[in-house]
Parts: sequence; structure tokens; C-alpha cells
Amino acid sequence: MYLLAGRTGNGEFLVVPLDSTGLEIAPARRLSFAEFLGEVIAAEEGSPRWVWEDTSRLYPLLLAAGVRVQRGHDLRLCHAILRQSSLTATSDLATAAPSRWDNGLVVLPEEPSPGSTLFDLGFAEDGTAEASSDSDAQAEFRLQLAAVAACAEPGRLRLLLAAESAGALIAAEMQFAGLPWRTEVHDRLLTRELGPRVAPGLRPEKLESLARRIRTELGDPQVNPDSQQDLLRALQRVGLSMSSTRAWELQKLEHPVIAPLLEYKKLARLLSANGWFWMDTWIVNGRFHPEYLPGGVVTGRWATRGGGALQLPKQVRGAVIADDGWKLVVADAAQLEPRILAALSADTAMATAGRGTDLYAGIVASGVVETRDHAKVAMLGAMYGATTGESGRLLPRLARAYPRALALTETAARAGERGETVTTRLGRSSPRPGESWLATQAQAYHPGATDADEGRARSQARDWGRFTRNFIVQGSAAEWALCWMAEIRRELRLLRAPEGTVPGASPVFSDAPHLVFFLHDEVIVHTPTGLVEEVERIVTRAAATAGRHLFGDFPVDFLLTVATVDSYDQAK
DNA sequence: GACAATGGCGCC
DNA sequence: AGGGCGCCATTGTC
Repeated sequence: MYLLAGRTGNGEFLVVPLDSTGLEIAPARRLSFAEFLGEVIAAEEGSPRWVWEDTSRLYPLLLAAGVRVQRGHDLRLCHAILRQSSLTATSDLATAAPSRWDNGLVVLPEEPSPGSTLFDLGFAEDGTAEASSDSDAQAEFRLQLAAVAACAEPGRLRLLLAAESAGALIAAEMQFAGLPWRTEVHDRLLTRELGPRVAPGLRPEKLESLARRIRTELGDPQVNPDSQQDLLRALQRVGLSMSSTRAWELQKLEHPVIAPLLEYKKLARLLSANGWFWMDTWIVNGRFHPEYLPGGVVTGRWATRGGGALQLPKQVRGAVIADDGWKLVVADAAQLEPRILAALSADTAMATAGRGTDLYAGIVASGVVETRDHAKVAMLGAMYGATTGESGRLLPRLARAYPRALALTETAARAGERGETVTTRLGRSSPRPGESWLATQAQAYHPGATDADEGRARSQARDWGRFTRNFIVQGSAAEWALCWMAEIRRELRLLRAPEGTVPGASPVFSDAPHLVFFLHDEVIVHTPTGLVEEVERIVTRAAATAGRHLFGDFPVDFLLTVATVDSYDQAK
């Protein structure tokens, strides 16, 4: 059963029961927020699928009121998928003129003040964004259902839309719950690395002394190590010929300035990216609440906004600490993308290499290459489109051992080079290249085309080929991860903490295990200690379930590394 | 002063 | 001739 929910311009909530084709089976009801909450709680008994425009705008209101839902259908996210998918290319939805569903729903980020994001994830005061009527949302939903029903493989898209929508619920819940974070531990860590905290704009002691050493070694008392131009000129003056100040370029050189400079860069990065200012900005009441953006990356991966949540450096993970009486279950899908590639291409040899073991080790054991590192470099090269270096040299051996897998990546690359799209396992298609790409290609076929024109077109075509080559693997991996998380969430909901559990600090989630972090192929569950083993079982079982959802009976293992820890840095 | 581009680096 | 991101400081431009 579907329940369409929305909000009117004057702040009322609407609920409309719909049948399986999106037709209403009862009239819309207009409700106050309190009535709406009651309606949601009552309706959840029947596990309805809530259909709404934008989970990220409506669901936080429910969470703030202590209400969760089981299933959703996010019209905005699902529209984006169906609009692009090659599986629904001839549908009314995909062939219609662009509408507000294509761009009008994008809400500008508010002031990035994490303290307020929880409870005023707001709605436009004047109701402009909500001027959309419920009938518009209902019409959109019907178009979506029709597009899926008419496509050649509706099962794939149904699963994708359900997974994407579950992801939207999870994203809102994780933002709400937040990642447990101890500011006093973070502060100690920063003080140890950088010296005591100083006023903004000043360098902490250790950075300042490194800066002095750098100036001494370069014989220039003025040089600012934060300025690339400055630094590059100074380096060249002391005879270091280089074209950039990148750390890996510096590492190759011999000079007394190199060591302090590399150290400076490392610490300066820590200070600017995850220093005290970051901590004050993003940690609220012992929780880090980044905003997750499902579907924020073209491939279907998530993006985040605020705090750089997907780039949390290992350096600061020691500050991620479970509440007293609770644990963090950190689970990481081992060699996810190669396993996805093996399954996508039905390459049983590659799947066998990963059966019950580290897939790269399995490749070595099969005699394809000599070391795990070679196996990894070669695989990444196949998926990213490397042509030179060690990776390029190893590729032919990989191609002999795993012809099906390598043929799939090559085919995806060739499609991209021709400007065609590729489609993931569940039906997310890559975007078409833009106008300027097409113009550059056309230019190369022009009668008067120069060698430079052709060179430019070839290089650009190869760039797009690398993109589509990676898209199909990265995007399918993102789908696996969505299914994995959705399954974890579904099973966690059924757990209740045993008697005597110390409540956690998050309302709504204070007595039950819940997801608190997601990083492409890794999740963290915050759980009462008494449920650790059950959570580990759930996470592990969910990986197998996700594999079956995507690839049926194809015999590929999705192995996890699972670590139950007090602090995140203890995992791995 | 506001904004955009760039280099650089963190994560997968 | 290595895919996808977000964020920061510096620098360039209006």
C-alpha cells in the first residue's frame, strides 16, 4: 500500500492512499502536524510505503518528533534515475519536457550551522517550494510507476528505486543520530600533533617551528609555506627543479628542507581540515552530524555536505568513540569493486579467486601475478583505465586469466568513447556527454580538421571512456552498498536492547542499534554492548543478501571485515 | 569584498 | 593518458 504524503503552502499535511498504479483509493486528508504524526504512527502497523517528494525535507521533521518509518519512495531521487535510465528511455517520464522534477526541487543549502540543522531543516516560509500540489506529486508517481512497469526488466529498477529510497531514509536517520565524537579526545590528539590550541590565524607551536626550519633550510626568511607559488620559487632557488609542490614529488628529492616540509604539509592539512575550528563547527553535543546526499554523485554514490564526512582522515578517527555501555561495529566490504566486476561479467574464474578469501590473494594463488600488490594495482588499472606504468604492464596477464571481466570494462570504455551511455546492474545510466564534448568530436571529423583537433578529440574521447568504464563498476558497487545498508537497517529495527542497557545519547535511537556512518563500502553501527554479536550476524548476513538481490545465484562472495571496537581507529 | 579557479590532499 | 568526490588556502578577477 502506498501513502502519498506532502505539505501544502499553508503548512498543512496531506495524506492520500494510493493503489498499486498510483490511483487514489480514498480522498486526500488535510492534517495538522500533530494529526499527521498520529497518522504516520498508526499507518506504520501496515508497513505502507510512504511516497513523498523529498525525504531530506520531510523525514527530519518526523525524526525530530520521535517517529520513524519503515519504507519510502523518494520521488525526487527516483525521478533522477528514471529520467536517465536506458531501461526507461521511451517512457512518458523520460520523453517529457523538463519540469520542476528535473531541477526545481533542488533546495539551496542553508547556513551551514550544524547546531541548527537537526530541527529546522526547513521549509520555505512562503511555501513557494511547496506550492506544488499533491496532485502534481501523485501524477509524477504514476509516471514513475508506469515507466517501471513498461520497461524490459522492471525488477531491476524496482529494486533500485526501493534501495535508493531506503538510502534516503538512512541518510536522514544517520544525520539525525550523528556519529559519536569525543571532543576532549580530539583536542588531546590535536594538541599532541600540533601543540596547544592558539587563536585562529596563528600557527600552533609545532607548525610554527617547522615553518622556521623550512625558511632556514631555504635561506629565505620570508617564504610562506602555505603559498604554493612562494614555496615553488624558493625550492627552485635552492636548486630543486620541480613543477609542483605536491608531497609525492617532494618525496623523490634529497634536500634538508624536504623532511620538515612534508611534516609541515601533513600537520597544516590536519589543522585546516579537521582542527579545532572544524571541531567547534561540526561537533554538537558529542555527535558529528554531516548531511548525507544520496545520489549526490553521478555514479549513484553518496556525497556529503559539511564537515567533509567522506574524507575523515585516519588521523582523527580515534575521537570517534562509542557511548558507555555501547560499541561500534565497523564493517567493511573487502575488495568490493572487483567482486562486483566479477559478478557483473559472470567471470567465474575471478569470482572463484575471491571465494572465501581476499580476492587479491586469490589472484596471486591462481598464479596470475606474483604479489598481492601487483594484483591490486592491476585490478584497479582495469577498473580505472590505466594504460601505462606497472598497472599497464600487468593488465595483459589479468586479461588472459579473466577475459570476461576485462571484456566488460573494455566494452564500457569503448561505449563511452563513442559518446554512448552505460548502465549499472540495477539500471542507473551514465549521463550523456555535454555539448562541448560533442562539438570537439564533431570538429575532428570536419573536412578541415587539423592533427591538433584530432588529438584533442581522441584524448577527450578516452577521458570519457575511462569515466564510463569506471561508472559501471562504481555505480553497481554503490547499488550493492545501498541494498546492504537497507537490509542492515531492516533487520536492526527488529532488535530491542536487553534489560539493563544504558541508554545512548541519541533520542529515537537511544535504546536500539543504529547506523551512524557510511563510507561507500563501509558502515558503522552503534550498538548496546549486549547486542554486538547479533549486530555482527546481521551485518554479515545482509552482505550475502545484497549479493543475491543484485546477482541472483551467481556464485560470488561478498566478504566483510568486521571489527567491534570502542573507537573507530581500532578498526583495521 | 565577493566570487571563481586552481593546486593540493583527504577518503573510497 | 588514473575513476568518483569535498574542502581548504591562495590567487586571480570583477
